[in-house]
Amino acid sequence: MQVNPTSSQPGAYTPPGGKRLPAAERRRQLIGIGLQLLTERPLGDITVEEVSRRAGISRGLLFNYFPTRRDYHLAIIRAAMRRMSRIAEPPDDVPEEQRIKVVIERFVAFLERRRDPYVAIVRGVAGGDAEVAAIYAEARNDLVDIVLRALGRRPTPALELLVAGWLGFVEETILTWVNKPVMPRHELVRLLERALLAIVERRTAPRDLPGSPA
Amino acid sequence: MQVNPTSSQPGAYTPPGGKRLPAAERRRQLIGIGLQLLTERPLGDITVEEVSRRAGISRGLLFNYFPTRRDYHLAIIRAAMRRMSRIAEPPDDVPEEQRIKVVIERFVAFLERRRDPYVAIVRGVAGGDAEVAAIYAEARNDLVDIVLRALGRRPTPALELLVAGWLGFVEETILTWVNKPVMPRHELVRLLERALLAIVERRTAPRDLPGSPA
DNA sequence: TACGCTTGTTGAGCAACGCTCAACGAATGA
DNA sequence: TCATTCGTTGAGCGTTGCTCAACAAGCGTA
Repeated sequence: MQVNPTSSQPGAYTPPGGKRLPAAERRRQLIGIGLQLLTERPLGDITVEEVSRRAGISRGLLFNYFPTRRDYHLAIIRAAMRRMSRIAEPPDDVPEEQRIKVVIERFVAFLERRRDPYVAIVRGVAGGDAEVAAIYAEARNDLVDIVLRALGRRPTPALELLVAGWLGFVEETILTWVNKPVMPRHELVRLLERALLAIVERRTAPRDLPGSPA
Repeated sequence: MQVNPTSSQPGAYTPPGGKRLPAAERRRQLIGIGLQLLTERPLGDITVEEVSRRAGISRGLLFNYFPTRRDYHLAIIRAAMRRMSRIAEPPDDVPEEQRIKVVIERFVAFLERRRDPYVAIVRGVAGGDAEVAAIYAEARNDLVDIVLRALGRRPTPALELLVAGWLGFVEETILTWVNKPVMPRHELVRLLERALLAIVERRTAPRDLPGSPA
């Protein structure tokens, strides 16, 4: 027999409103809490204790949904990356010649708003960890595809390499710029666009065939 | 010099009869072990237990040299970054017009050889960590200076932003290329050099962007 | 109401880790 | 020989990731 759960410890329990959730929902809740906490601190400082406290559950229950803390972190990263790709993708009704600019603008906006969690992921965990690196690589490939589609260029290995590199350029530039905005925003976007065009200039890559529909 | 072989090369197991070392030397030894371990795994997986075991000392002693584990990690990062800047800097006798190429070649070589530890540092330390970010920023500024000197350009805020961004481009490109070498090495170097010149071009006018808005 | 099955949930407890601290002992000088 | 310095030890504490046996809420069936 256990003691009355409502009066055992002061402040340890959150309202019992969230009792016994369906598995999928509990999972989503936990990932959501992780994403939110990620805006405040690096993944490494997100403890099982705090997450479970915020969710109003026991520490043990978290391990029912994620075998290890690492798995929980991976799930958070996946969610964050998926969110990023979704944001970067421009709507269908954007005219051909403006798509790339829209993609850049969205990416800048995303990094401006979610700078800390993004850095916490890309720079914070991505290294030395094979699985995280894989997740990051997948997200980057998505972005490369989005950019190439926006450019109306057919993907080739060399071109993909260049665009991936350009993404690194964009990331570094924006993060540096956020800390020290040496130029207005629209000019930064223009700079990034110019750099992309200069980098993927056709003379540096094999000519591709015309006629790829958008 | 010393009774102890003093691991002039990391990787050498210090004999269990580890003797009373001078403070500075012990410090260097511990950082050396950290650098060596960093080639095998991310910093987060380097435990005090293992480092002290390899050094042949007690766990407690490590905290005599580094107040916390984090401080120890920071010392490792600083050492690694210093090493990188030192490597990238070209010798004085390189002719003006080849300096930038040499810098790139050295950087490529460095990332090829030390890919894992580099990634483990730049991408792999506790993210969102202000001090780590500061160390990284400092190293990046060093590299920007080296590149600008090699280019013979005077530093301006905008130019520094561009070169910093180009470093991101280089990093991303090389790391992608290492995983999937879609072109020979010299071509990669050429590509990186071209990208740099295109990016810092004194007038980066968009050549023929259709309907590019101002 | 009673019974049983499924499954979300608990909480005590273990192991590993970072970290502290009082004390030890090798080197050194007087 | 004694005292001082300082590199070093090792027991031990608090926290944290993680396990596991048991509990209880929902639900069908009778």
